[in-house]
Amino acid sequence: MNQILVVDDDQELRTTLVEVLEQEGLQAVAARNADDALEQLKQETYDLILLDLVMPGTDGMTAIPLIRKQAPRTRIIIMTAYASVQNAVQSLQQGGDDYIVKPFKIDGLMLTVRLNLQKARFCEETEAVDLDKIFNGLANSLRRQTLQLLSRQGQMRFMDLVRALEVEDHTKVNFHLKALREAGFIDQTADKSYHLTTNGQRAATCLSYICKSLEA
Amino acid sequence: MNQILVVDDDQELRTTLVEVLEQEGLQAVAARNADDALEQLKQETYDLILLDLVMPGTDGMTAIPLIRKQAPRTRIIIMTAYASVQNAVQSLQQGGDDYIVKPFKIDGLMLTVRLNLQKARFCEETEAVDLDKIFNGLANSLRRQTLQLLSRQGQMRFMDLVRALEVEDHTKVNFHLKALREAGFIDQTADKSYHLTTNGQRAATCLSYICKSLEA
DNA sequence: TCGCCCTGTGAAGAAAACTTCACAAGAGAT
DNA sequence: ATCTCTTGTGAAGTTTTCTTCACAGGGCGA
Repeated sequence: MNQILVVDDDQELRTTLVEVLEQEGLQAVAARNADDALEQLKQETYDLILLDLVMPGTDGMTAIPLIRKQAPRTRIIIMTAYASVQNAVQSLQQGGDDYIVKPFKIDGLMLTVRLNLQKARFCEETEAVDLDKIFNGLANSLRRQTLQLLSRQGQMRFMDLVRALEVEDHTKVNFHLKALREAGFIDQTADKSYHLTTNGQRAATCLSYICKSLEA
Repeated sequence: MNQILVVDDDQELRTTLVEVLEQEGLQAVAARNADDALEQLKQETYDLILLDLVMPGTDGMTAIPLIRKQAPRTRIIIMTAYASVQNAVQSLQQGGDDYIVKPFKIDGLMLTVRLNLQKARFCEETEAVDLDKIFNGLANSLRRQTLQLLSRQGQMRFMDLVRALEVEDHTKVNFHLKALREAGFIDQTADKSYHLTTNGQRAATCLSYICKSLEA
């Protein structure tokens, strides 16, 4: 069951959000400011946080790194008012995962929430993979790009991959694809298209997580 | 300089969008349908595409995978006239990066555009520089153990470290400590004790996060 | 059929990473 | 002063990883 924490100083919006989320079958809890939220994070782990940027006391922007430290795996969605490009950009740099512009429609909110929960899900599905394999897979820039491309595209044929990576010598790509296949990160379909395996998806997610944490 | 491609069958909106984007200091080019867009993608690489979902001829939804194939790194923002979740979800699944609901305000558009350009830029930078360092630091088992030890202990002297790692040859440890220091992960105090730097702490956090997600 | 692109293999060489060894300056104890 | 432990350096050698090259079968359009 997905636990969601709503952080907003507006009593009415807070209540509405919790109701809406619960109607959608999600468990939601509210906090009225950042400090309360941090307190609640100590008691309970959440899958996702809806965080207002503008609040009295500790504001959302300041809270992001603190939340990240306390709950590195929780996805943070920033709720920001129109017309503040800087704020939104900055909040993502601070470690936010996504944003939604206020005022928003329920549909738009749920879309964002569901997408982010989906992205977070990888944390739970697991089977032991040894670290050497993971890091060997991720140690090389070309392999990282490959994982990201495949993660994004779903599947790609060999030559498309070569061109996307902008590598002149296709055998070089072949070498790394072999390495990735041996690491169990990628596989081929009947028509020879490459795609990520479950472990590959996991590695790709690790990668994007690390990217994000460097952003902070 | 950021290159943007606007794809919309509405002549007026197309022109307006290009003007607005150029006023904001971005380079924008327009295409009046998906096939033209694909043609232009062959000539030039774009950082971002604003794509209308409903168009005569090849529609936006169909175009997404084709664009992705041609320009895998370009960010695709869907403009959808129907605020329907289905369309948006489906377009994201097809490989879109973000969406915006028509009619939209200039502010909202620019927010979305800027955020997506930011994300794209960030991906490139990180891929180029930081990640090689990070993974070089984490690629080796001895170095990982060192990071974990220092993370737990705060600081340790050289020989204590050697013994904790159960390595016979102290120069071997020395080699890896040097690598970690060059990666900017560790540093020494005046009394020669080793400790993590900020980046080192970050790397250690990444590491423990990954471990955790693999165990679960 | 011919030529061309796709997909791939294997070997050889180059580069990077890692280990081992030989040695040494300083600090402290005896 | 001598001994030992700590904390290194640098060179040489080994192993692993990466790149490059030469080649080859299959498919497909002209």
